[in-house]
Amino acid sequence: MSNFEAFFDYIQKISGKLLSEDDKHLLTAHFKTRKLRKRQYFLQEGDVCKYIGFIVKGSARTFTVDEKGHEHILKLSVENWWLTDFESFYLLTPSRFNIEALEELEILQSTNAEIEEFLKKIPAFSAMSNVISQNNTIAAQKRMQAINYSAEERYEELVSNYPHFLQRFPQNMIASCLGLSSETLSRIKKNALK
Amino acid sequence: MSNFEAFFDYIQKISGKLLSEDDKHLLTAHFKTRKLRKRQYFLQEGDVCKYIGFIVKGSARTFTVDEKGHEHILKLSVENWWLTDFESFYLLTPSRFNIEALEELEILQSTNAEIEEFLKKIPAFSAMSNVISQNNTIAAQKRMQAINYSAEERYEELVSNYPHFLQRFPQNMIASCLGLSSETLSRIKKNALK
DNA sequence: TTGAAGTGGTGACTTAAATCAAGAAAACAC
DNA sequence: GTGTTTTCTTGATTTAAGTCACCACTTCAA
Repeated sequence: MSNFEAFFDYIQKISGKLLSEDDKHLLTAHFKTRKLRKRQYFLQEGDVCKYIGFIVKGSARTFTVDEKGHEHILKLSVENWWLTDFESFYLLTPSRFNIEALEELEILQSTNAEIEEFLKKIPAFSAMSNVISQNNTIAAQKRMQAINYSAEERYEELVSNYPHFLQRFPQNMIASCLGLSSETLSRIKKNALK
Repeated sequence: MSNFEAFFDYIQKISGKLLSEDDKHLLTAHFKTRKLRKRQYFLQEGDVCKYIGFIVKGSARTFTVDEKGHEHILKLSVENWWLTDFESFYLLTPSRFNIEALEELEILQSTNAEIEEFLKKIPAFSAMSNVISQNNTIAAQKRMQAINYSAEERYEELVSNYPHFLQRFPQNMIASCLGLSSETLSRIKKNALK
């Protein structure tokens, strides 16, 4: 149950609204705990992403594989983040992404239809969804700006926004996530020490 | 009034819901028509973006100016798009962007507080907002993928998504929007002709 | 109608970052 | 504890794209 406590706290904090006991029961009834071992896939390219997961414990990476067989990480996800391919999840189209557990992963998962229900029935859930959408829109704007950033600037931004990622994830994944080769990132870190 | 007809059509089409006569009156009462001449600013860097505009006619660019004085276009906007700096508009913080009319521009504009009211009172408006949020989230995901795209790939993507932009906007703006120098874009187009 | 500003094209050169290759160091498995 | 992946670093080379310089063509304003 402590899984759900953290989840409820998250919803209330983000939305600025309280969950009633009924709300909590509804959520508890529909969100299923799921555990994935390290390296296990939450989603494989070509499948429809039927679930959205709230990360209780652990981390995951979302990545694509290009024609040359190179992997590109789009996103690293940790506790209290939502895990899904939104495009596939919303539109029910086959996903172009893979989502893989990087550590022992524990999530609370639910389906699109259930989420629709929560949005209708739970004011705090719907308010949370709106806040997340707002943040997403703002983040999307910021990312447009980042087109012209140099490798150093992209790295500095990550350091200031997600400093704990540096300890948690190997450098080659950080590099991939920033769209850099791991050699370049290694050199950037060396220069930054001066 | 025909301005509003197009606006109502847009809301109904995107949301999949109909607007009642009351809904329409509420919108008509609060959205103000505003015209900007070519080169006029809708928003200047440092100001809070108090308004959101729905473009009825014309186009605009959202851009920043870096330390070296170079302009970077983040977005080109045309008819039936929303015009605002979402970060500044939602959070009431000073904007880092400029928004300038590229052609004679006609918009329907409203404030944050009014939008909140529409979201509460007009189901079609709220449904529209949700659909736009969904699309935004999907677009944000796609943009993450684009980190590793080459100049050619970025250009090809624009050609397939927004072919009419090529006629409508000068090449140097398209280039800036793609994060390329105009020389590079010129060379890409030359190669593409083969 | 004639500058002036804006736009687009091309060549020469520079630069940032990728790629290739090889070792060192750390983490993990048995 | 020893071997085996995995991760990180460093150097040499290549490549994509930026920068600089210049010219041609159009549009537009006075």
